[in-house]
Amino acid sequence: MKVTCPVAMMNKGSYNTQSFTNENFVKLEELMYEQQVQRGEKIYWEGNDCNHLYYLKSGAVKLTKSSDEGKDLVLYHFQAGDLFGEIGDDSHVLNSFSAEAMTDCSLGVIQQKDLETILWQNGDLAVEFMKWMGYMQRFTQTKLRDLMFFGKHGALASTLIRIANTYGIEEGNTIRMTTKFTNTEIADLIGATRETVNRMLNQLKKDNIIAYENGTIMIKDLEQLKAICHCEGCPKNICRL
Amino acid sequence: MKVTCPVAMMNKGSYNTQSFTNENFVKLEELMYEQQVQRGEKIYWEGNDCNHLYYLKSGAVKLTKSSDEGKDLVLYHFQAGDLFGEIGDDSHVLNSFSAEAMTDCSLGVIQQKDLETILWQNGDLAVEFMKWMGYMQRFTQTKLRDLMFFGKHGALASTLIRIANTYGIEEGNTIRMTTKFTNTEIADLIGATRETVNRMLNQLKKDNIIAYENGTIMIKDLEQLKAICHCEGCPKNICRL
DNA sequence: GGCGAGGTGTGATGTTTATCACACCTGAAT
DNA sequence: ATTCAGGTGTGATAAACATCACACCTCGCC
Repeated sequence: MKVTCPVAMMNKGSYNTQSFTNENFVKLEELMYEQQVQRGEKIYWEGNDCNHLYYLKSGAVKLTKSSDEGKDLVLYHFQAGDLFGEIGDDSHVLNSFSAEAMTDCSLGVIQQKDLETILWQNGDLAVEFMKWMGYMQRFTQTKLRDLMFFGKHGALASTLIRIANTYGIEEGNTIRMTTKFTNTEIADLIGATRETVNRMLNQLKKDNIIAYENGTIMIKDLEQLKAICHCEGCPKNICRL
Repeated sequence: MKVTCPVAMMNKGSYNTQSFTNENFVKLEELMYEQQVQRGEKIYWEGNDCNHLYYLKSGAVKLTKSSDEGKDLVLYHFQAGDLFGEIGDDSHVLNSFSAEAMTDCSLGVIQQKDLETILWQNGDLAVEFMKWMGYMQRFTQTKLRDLMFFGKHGALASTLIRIANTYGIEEGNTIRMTTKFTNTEIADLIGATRETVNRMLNQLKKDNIIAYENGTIMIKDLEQLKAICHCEGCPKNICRL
């Protein structure tokens, strides 16, 4: 007999799913079926019907929108423990973004119909689920603010802070990222070109606001970064990639 | 004895609340208490605790974010029949935008705690509410796309289409807006300056894509506008202000 | 150890958008 | 009828950002 260790016990540590109590999360988990995707594969495409929710057990996923001329805008990064997907009504609603695996991923897939059934049965879960959706909405809104308000410099500064909140570890006065980012990846996160990002990052280096250490970014002066994007001090669970 | 005519019967025609069946909407309505606000007043402020939902019975409301140096970004317009507000978890979550009355308004206010209770009791409503939130989320995402992807020209074109879908009536080949918009109002909707909007609108006039008739905009060539913003043909309930 | 793909760094140049400055127009209030 | 606030129109200029072009630098792989 196969013993399954509930994911809920393992890695439901992400801020993204903090809305859920363990008890209720297990109920969601019972609806999931397993799916594996390889690095670079799409989990769903913009323009497809949206009727699934995904729980990321391991790996990393980005939500992107591509314009017809090859430009990419990356809206979110998801990590192990995150829940993502779009919710439609019954009228054949289409995804507005694509989800792409950045690494090999292990997913739990929930069908919207099953989700509806369990929300219908379970008031506790419904309330928690609503809070999760509110969380996602606020997240999108703050991202929009960061991208629109203080130019590309502001967008970059806020993105560096978001990276730090998502992938950073504090070491005294500096924050070290645990993941490498190429200039192009950062550019896609802020809707700018690689060259612009490169020049801005080098300027930040000169100003001793950031530093590089074997390829990973370190933030030396968080306050300066916050000043550049007029940081409002959102809680860390919102201010992430 | 006072007879109250349920709002649900009167003006629950907005796309924004189409997720709800009349039966369930009436349940929401029972939670509402009435509030009147005057033109120019704030209904809630960014930075305040968010624990209310608002149903707009009459009037018009905009959701705005203001930067420290007086710039305003307007994210949504709400009309009679729309539901709006932010949902928080229990941890003292703050509004990221402000809601301001553009005209005198009559509101139905729902406390989040009451909402939670009724969602908890009523599975049907919970499922419909979830769909409404999914709708709002997609709406925000498409707005973000429109603002980021095709420059200010694209943002203006898409905003004109959104205005048309929200306030326009078809007259043969042209669409006439039923509301006037100043250049500044449009500028705030797309995160540009009044001057830029003015120049772009005049260019569109020269190109016979739009026209003015005693102060209101008329769209003469919708297809051209769609081309400018690479319109993806989102359904009208999403593509609105 | 050399090759090639993908990443970085940087100048020159062009486009887009904001800023400043000011003229004019319109309509409601005195 | 005059005034004044708020809106429009437009030139000149500057700042922000993209584009193009190319050099160079990795690092895994044959």
